[in-house]
Amino acid sequence: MSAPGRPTSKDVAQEAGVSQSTVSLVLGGKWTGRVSPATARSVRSAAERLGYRPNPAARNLRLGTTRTVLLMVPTLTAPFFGPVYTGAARVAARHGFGVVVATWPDDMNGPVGDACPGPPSYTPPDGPFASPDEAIDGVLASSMAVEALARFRETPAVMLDSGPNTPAGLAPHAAGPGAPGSSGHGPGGAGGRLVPTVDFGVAEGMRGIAEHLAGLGHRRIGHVAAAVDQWTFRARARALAAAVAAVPGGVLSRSMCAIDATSAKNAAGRLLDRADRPTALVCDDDLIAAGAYKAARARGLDIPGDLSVTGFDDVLLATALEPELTTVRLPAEELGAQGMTALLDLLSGRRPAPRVLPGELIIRDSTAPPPP
Amino acid sequence: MSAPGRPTSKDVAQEAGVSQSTVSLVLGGKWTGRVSPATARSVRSAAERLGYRPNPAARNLRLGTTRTVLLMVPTLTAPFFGPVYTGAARVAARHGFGVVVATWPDDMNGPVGDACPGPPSYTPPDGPFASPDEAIDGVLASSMAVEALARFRETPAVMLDSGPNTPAGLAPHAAGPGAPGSSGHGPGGAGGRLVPTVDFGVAEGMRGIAEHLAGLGHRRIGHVAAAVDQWTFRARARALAAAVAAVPGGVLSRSMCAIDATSAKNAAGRLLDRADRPTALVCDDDLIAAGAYKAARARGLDIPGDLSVTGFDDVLLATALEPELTTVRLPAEELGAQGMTALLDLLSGRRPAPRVLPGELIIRDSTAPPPP
DNA sequence: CTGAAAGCGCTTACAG
DNA sequence: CTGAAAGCGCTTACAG
Repeated sequence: MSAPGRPTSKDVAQEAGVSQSTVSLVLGGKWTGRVSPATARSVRSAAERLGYRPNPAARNLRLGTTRTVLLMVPTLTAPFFGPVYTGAARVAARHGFGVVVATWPDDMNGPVGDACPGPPSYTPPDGPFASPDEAIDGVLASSMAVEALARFRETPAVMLDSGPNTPAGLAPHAAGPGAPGSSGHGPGGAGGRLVPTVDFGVAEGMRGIAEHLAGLGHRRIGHVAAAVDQWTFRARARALAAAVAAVPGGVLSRSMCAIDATSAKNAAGRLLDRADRPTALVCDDDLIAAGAYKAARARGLDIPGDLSVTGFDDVLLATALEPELTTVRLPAEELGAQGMTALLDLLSGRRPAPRVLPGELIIRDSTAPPPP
Repeated sequence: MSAPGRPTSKDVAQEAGVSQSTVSLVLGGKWTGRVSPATARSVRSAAERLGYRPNPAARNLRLGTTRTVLLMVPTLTAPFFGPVYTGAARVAARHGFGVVVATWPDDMNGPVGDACPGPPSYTPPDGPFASPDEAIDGVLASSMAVEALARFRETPAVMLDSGPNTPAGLAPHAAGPGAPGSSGHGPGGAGGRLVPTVDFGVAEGMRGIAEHLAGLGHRRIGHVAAAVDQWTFRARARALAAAVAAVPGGVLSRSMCAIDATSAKNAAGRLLDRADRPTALVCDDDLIAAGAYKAARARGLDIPGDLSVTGFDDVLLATALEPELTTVRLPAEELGAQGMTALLDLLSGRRPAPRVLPGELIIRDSTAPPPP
């Protein structure tokens, strides 16, 4: 038996009869031409025998890097973010990076700067700086405003599904009305620095839905819109309005709701109770579409015979509904993957170009020509 | 201007005209009685002025702790795991811990021990040990077998939704049939060490459903079961079988499926096409119940008039369906919170008792007396 | 081809 | 009440 704790590179060196430097070189994979193959072999076997794993804290300190990226999402409860994480983690792992996820603004306001409240079962040995949030090399921020990056002034960041960034130094909302059109383009500024973006082609997707409906013969369109302050929903509303305006005789009505079935049912109901009832309901989200289904059924309206309904996102729910939902598939996992790729590029000094991932119109059974 | 990089405690010390030790004491909150209030104040203001944030890698190295916990889940795509994370992260944050999530067995087989494949956009400076997986103080493993902990021999761990652990040294599946009944009880062993558990009262939940159905008058029950090798599904099947057997005249048929609407629709269809068609379908999962709805509708069967259907979990989908689904609510966020609490206890040397969180029967509109 | 040494930024005895 | 020093476990010039 040697030391009690977990073995260090020093232990491996001793076991192999070499110096710590040699161990580091060999295990770090930069030994070719500098260490003899025989020595390398013996180092490896010593490491294996001891079950050696390098201490990441020590490496991080030495290297000034943590090989960890923070993924910020508004919530993990929405089915959309699981795949985003999965895509990001997949490419991160390929490059030896880990992904930490945090929800914002929720738990980012956690322990930083506060005394630890309540009766702690484990008392932190440190006071105001307990948050581990800072131990990261980069951040991926999904579906939020640039403000979210305020606390990461120095940290390389990529914005996902957050729209084209506003000009340097401007608050993003202030620039809202005048912002460049529909599709997410161009790196912009968060407090003056450039932040690469990866977005969905939300506008094209919404236009696809509008054209599909118009092609079927619909003219009176109702928009059941999510009352959520995110770029993607603003873009959806804008694109739908533009697309309906382009249809001769096209008329758009709108009703807002929260993203849950009950709220959506009520909002859709308001539209359906109008004298000039729409023949098609375009919903901002698949779950909202489920609410629209309920509103329709409550009024004895058949889908798609009396009323066409569309969703957005194509989550599992879309095919669980009956009839199955016509919707736009958003490649969420791809968003995470491309975002991570962009961030890794940024980390190695490149300037990733902004990317837009097209959505795909998925026509199922919830859309048909309007009743005569 | 002083040094270029981010300020260190040494910089703060210099700025405040004190030593590094004093800075550490003050900022670490352990100065009372050891540093004069005036000095403490000046240290704090110097830190603020410089925008000082301690380097977590250095602290981790010094302390031998990372204040980071790994949450392992089978997938982030299922709607169940978002809340688990949220609950765990909430209590972690209160104690200055962060939560990293990893899916297993998927991305845990990542870069460890492999050369980095493909054309890396960022070449890791280190070879075989690139994985950050080890930089953790503890692990929370949800919905998986004890084997998942094999690579964390020394790391404190808590198993969530994974059932009562098997006796020390035994593979968990080997012990399956003879394992102690239905509800998740008792710390067990993973390769000889004790692992605390937090589970749902799945058996009680399933029994609640069976009794609800029996009370309505149902005798022929069909089980649309998830073909997924997880404790929770084995427990659901076992509990339902026992509960139906306890009903005079109770008869149980079963059909297996994957957890998706199409597979579930087919499995439910097989049950509905039998000569002795069940009058109620008990589904292992809300999404499976959605598939059962489709099978029923395809056969012109009204829910709940001709057929009662129940789900399990109570995810968003349950109220998006029509009729709204009778199901069992599982407190997923609470599972994460309690699991993290147990892990924190473990980390501070306590032995958390095993916990079982009761499910709640939610009666909605998908269940009614069987047709005459 | 190999080793001795410095140093990343902290925290914590220890001495005064 | 305050400071000088050691050391956590790595990696990387630098010397041989």
